[in-house]
Amino acid sequence: MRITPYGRARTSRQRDTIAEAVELIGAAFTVDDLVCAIRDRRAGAGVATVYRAVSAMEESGWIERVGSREGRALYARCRGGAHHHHAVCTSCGTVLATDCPLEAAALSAEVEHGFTVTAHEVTLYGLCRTCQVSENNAAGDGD
Amino acid sequence: MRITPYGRARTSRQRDTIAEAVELIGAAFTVDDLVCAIRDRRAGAGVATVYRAVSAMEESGWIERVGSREGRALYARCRGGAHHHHAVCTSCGTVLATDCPLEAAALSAEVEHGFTVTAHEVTLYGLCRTCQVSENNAAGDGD
DNA sequence: TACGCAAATGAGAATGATTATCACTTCTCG
DNA sequence: CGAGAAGTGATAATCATTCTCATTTGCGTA
Repeated sequence: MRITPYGRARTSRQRDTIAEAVELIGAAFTVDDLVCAIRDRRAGAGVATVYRAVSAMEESGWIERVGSREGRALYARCRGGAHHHHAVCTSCGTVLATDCPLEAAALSAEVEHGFTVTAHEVTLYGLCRTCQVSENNAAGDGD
Repeated sequence: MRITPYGRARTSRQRDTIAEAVELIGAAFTVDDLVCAIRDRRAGAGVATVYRAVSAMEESGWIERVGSREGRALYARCRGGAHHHHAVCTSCGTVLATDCPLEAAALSAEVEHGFTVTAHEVTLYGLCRTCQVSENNAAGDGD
């Protein structure tokens, strides 16, 4: 089963444009990022449409929610497959996938507290290699 | 330095009531939970006041944000001290502290991707021992 | 190819949590 | 006491997200 941006839902000019914008951004994005990105393009889409498209893409597993940024939900292209989590660069938005480190923690919670873990959220924030280099170069520039 | 609910900020009848409500609930809570809890009490407090009190308590380190529930921010009494994370019972709201399992993951992200982790979020959701027992007893009751 | 209808669209209203405003009250401290 | 800083609260404002509903469109089918 091949995963398409919208699963087996209907496609449209707007949804194509939105999916392209996701690919184009290539990093973590908010709904607002998409709205801005497609403003330039000939085939625009209303805010409600973008929200609906994002929901559809999330439902189909093409993207996933990876956290939030300033009160806005943050999404990223889904790598599919195995259970994993995300490292989000707070400077450029790059998203890296990391293995799930919680099997041990979940086990520990179960053993120590009798707590059964049914879900968990993990997101790392920091700087990707590229942005670290930029910051080093910019060091001393002031602001 | 002894941690009080509001740090070195001024206290008041309302803030005392709010802090008491936090203790009374003894589990993860939302601002709305507090508003409801103090409605019964003689010393009420406006919504704005509760929000301000929660901010003050969070700033002083007496409580911490542990996630969100249905779009509302979720808080819990802070255990203070070492870096840790939370296991939130999705049934009763009980909050357990767990050790941070991310040192290995953060290290892995750094080694594999050159990613420097500056912050991270971890929350486990599931059922505490008590609620597991309740669910077992209720099994077969239908809904 | 034409038809029918479920699904998608979009402009704007509605929702709902959180924050800001501002006049007023109440501590704190000299 | 008196001043000023901090807290209060009713309400307006903000802001992301969802809903509404009339209209359009994709797509399977006759």
